[in-house]
Amino acid sequence: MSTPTRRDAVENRAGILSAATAAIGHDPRASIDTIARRAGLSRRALYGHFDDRNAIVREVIAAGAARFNAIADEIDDADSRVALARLASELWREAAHVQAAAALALDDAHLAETSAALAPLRRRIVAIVRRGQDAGELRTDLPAPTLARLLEETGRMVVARVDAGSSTARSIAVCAVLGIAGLSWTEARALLEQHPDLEAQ
Amino acid sequence: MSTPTRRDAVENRAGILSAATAAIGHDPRASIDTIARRAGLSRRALYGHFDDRNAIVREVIAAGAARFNAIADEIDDADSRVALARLASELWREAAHVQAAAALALDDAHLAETSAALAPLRRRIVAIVRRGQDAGELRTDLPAPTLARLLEETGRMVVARVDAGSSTARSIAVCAVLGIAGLSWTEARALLEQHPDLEAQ
DNA sequence: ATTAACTTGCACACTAGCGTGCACTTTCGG
DNA sequence: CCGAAAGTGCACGCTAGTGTGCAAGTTAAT
Repeated sequence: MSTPTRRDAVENRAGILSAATAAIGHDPRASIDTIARRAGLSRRALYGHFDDRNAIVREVIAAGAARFNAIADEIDDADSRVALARLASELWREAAHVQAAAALALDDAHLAETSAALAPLRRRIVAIVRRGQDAGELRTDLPAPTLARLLEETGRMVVARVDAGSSTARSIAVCAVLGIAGLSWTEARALLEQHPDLEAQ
Repeated sequence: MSTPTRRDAVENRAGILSAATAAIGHDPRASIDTIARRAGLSRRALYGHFDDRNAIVREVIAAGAARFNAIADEIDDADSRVALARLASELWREAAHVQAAAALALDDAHLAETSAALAPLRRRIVAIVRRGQDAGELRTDLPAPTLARLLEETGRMVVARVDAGSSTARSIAVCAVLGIAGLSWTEARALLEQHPDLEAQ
């Protein structure tokens, strides 16, 4: 299990993970064979890179979590509404990983693992919500953990169920999050106009 | 296959469908055995009532669709915001069927069938949205079909992912729908106060 | 009480997926 | 060019689930 020396092996390993991310995003129970074919390899070859189907899933989760948590760390807007909007917008850039994580989070078998890996992101959302409620920027009719959960599920829902190819998809995601957070649609639009970077590609 | 004469057979058939609705709501791929045990019968007995696992699923879908479409027919509020809120609130009463339908709608294998069965409900939502946008009651930054879809997915998300046992769950569902529809949280609260029946048990 | 309807338990064949062993071929790196 | 690393294809045993046949038991309706 020492560091692989051959270039093609390294590329193939990455290809498997990329294929797995895509396949799992489409169906959390995607078979080894499906993943292998998508990566242009035989089913048998995957067992040279990973012990197990679970090992692949674990790496997919870890890769996604690393990206998400990095994004969450970058957010530093003073206004919680802008922070939430930026979070949604930035996560959109990682759509493939978000879809995989979202699909896995709905799958009982890997629920524990995904929720552990996404804990930092969740903590961040709760913190933003708390701050926003205290500042009167977000709705206060729901307790912070409930609202945070609802926002997370909303993001998951939009990513999983709205055509990611659509040019307005990102804007829909941001608007949905802001709507759940308590803003009226005109307030949400005004916020987007003040921060054009949120809708930028 | 003539009309069954025995009382227990009729009861058992209903019990199977009820068990299937619950089991499928929890996991759309619930096995025949899981459903049978939940209904207090042996796996073998189910094949006396239904040809097939698909036959069970089809009946679950049909039963849910019948209830949903009946509810959609009853809604006649002039204000589209109230109509949407009432729709969410009424559907909550059929939580078990909604959960099953929501789970099946996420399952590729039965997607076509569920979407066909829910077509009347969907048409109704689109009609309400169109009317609401024309009247300036709902957001106009999204095309009616997109907003209708988003509202439907929001309802699905809340039913599937929020603890249905919670006493405030119904109110959360209604608020989420209104938030996506474009209302601010204070507007949504005001609407709920004017129509206390929307939150009633 | 009798009978037909219903249920049960078991065995069976079938499918899909997983993980492994092994012989063989391809291909990268020195 | 050579050798080791990587990939292929196939067979195998395993699990979990489906749908069927059949003999035997149980129970509702007349």
